[in-house]
Amino acid sequence: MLEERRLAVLKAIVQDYVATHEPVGSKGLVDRHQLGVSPATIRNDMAALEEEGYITAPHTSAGRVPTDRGYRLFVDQLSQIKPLSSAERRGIDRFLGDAADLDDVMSRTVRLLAQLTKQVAVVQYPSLSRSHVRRIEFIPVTEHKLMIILIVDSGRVEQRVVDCSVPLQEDLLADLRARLSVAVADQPFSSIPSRLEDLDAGFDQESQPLVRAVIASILETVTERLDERIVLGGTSNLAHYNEVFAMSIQPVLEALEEQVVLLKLLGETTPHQQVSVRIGHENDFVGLNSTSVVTSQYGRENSPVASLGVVGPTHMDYPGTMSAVQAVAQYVSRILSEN
Amino acid sequence: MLEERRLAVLKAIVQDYVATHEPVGSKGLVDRHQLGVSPATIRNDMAALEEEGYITAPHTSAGRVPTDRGYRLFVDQLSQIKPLSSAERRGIDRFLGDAADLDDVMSRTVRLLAQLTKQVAVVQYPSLSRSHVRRIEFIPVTEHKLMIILIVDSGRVEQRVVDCSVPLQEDLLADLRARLSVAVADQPFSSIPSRLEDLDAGFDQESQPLVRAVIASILETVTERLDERIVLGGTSNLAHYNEVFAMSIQPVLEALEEQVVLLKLLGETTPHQQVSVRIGHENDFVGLNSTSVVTSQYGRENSPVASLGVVGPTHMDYPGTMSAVQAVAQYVSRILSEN
DNA sequence: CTTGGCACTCTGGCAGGGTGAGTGCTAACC
DNA sequence: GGTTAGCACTCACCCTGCCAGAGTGCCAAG
Repeated sequence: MLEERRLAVLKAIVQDYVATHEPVGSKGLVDRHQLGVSPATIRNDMAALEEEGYITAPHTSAGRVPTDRGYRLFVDQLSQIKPLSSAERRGIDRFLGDAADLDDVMSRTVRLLAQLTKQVAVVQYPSLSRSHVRRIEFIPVTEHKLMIILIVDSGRVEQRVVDCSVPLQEDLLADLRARLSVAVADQPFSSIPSRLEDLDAGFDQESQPLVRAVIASILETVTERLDERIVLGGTSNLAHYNEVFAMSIQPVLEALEEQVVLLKLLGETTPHQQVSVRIGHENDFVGLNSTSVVTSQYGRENSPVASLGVVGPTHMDYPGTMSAVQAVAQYVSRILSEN
Repeated sequence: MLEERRLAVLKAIVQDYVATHEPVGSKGLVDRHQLGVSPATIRNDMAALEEEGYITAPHTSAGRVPTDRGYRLFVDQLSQIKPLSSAERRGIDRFLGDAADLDDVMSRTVRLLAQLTKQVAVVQYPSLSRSHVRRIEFIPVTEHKLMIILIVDSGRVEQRVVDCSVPLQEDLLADLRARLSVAVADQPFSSIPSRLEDLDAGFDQESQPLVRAVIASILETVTERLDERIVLGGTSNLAHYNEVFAMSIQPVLEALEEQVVLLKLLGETTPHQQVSVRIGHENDFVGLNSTSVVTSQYGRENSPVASLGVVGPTHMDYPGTMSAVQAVAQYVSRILSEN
């Protein structure tokens, strides 16, 4: 009974603070919520909650504000993802439905997510490391230059030009391509290095330079240049907070410019959860200490290919944001699997 | 004499204001510059300059601030592009020198430009509409799906999957490819529609569906989906101004998110000038009314392929910014022409 | 045309007092 | 024991008045 009401108070505080962005006091709480007790009682509960570190007071005579820990408890136990309205679902459907190719899907997704959540949206392209090679093709560009094209199941197409020291020979290339195809087709990227290991042994001495150059180039593409593409959207939503709230957006913008940081952000999504939330200081990166990151993986069931999510202030509408992220992830998954 | 000193005063005002970001008064001016006259004289000149609309006073008892018109005069007549130091040139060289492919060049360029100018950098990928097709290739994906690959002279590779209603026939495709190659190789994108016009006439009746589907897809790629890619960098530099200056960055961020606006921005670069500057209200887009845009085209002499530039506050260091933009454009041109 | 002098204006910072929201504590109540 | 009312207390905030400083415009003399 006691414990239960305290949680209700915390929940009410989070909700009110998210709605108003102002410290919430005991009187206002009993006015706006049916708590059935007097402000004085609430004050006792609030003191206890503060003691336990769930809320804090900016100064002596102000109301209380949830701490990161308070938000964490709220997200874990006090809220549930609120389902989208059917109108919203239809809207998503219409928005993402007639995307032409992968680029189109990605750019639409990021805009949609930003618009839905009024926050900064981050969408990662299907990760090569979690994709499978579908085909491999060669296109001779000049006498010494060969373009290697990898077609990936997620719809991505990677191309690379390799500069061979020896002239290209058409029949040799055809042979090489055939053997490469057998070796890598429908295999995950991560297994490619081991599969290419002994491939050059099957070719005669004079073919070696060309074969080796091609294999080296593929290996490089597969290992070093696994450039994970990321698209951003809705950064102008940041400015909104800047004005109202006393939070500097510079470190956030800096963080968002760093591919590495973004990748880490998206990469830490815990796979067994539907939607992952990292709140304030739970983010390793200092610049994001006053923001929360809500992410979800997309792709096939049990084998996600990448992540997407949003970055917003810690005082965000968690249920709404989480449901939006989850829904968009599901839609993207479905669209990609249809191709 | 009179006119001459007035211009010197304007120049000094612009320089001081750019350096300090504070309204500049008559006393400070004579202190910091060798003008050889007394503050009172300067005041007369300032009154005249204000009358003519080159400077303005934020309030009765503050110094003067240059207007857009003042900056315009400064840029056009009172300043010259200051050459980069050899150290800077070497730095650029090292930074851009070992870029692997086009994506790499573009992302390095945008970072470099942002770092050099401490402003927001905008770099446009080589525009397809101003590029030439180098090769065209087909890759059958499934029985009905064909991937069309256009290799462009600027290094871009465009791919597109076309879904044909009829099964693909290898020999027909080879024939089609050969004829397409003849028709479009080394031709500018803009001329492609007319060159493809009558191509289908050369095929017999039963080949028509496939041929038409492929041609339609290429036409669509060439006309509608001329998606000009643009990369942004250094947006966190915006936050810097926000704090010091009373200028909201929201509209700027919004503008930067709109591909259309950015393209317009870069597209308006006047070709006969080396570097183009648009100051404050000279920008059509309202959100950018308190920013200046410095752009330059890059590509081969007399046939630019795209533009790059920076967006910053009107009170920027014009000579420095212009020289940086010019230098980077030249380097990018050189690197691209080397491939 | 230039200059020194002077009155004037306006901003920004600082101090002081009043207000209101909100708290913590204590003692009474169920 | 939990709950409540009452009360004193503490700040942040706002408004006010005040002062200093910077800068201007104008005028009369050089």
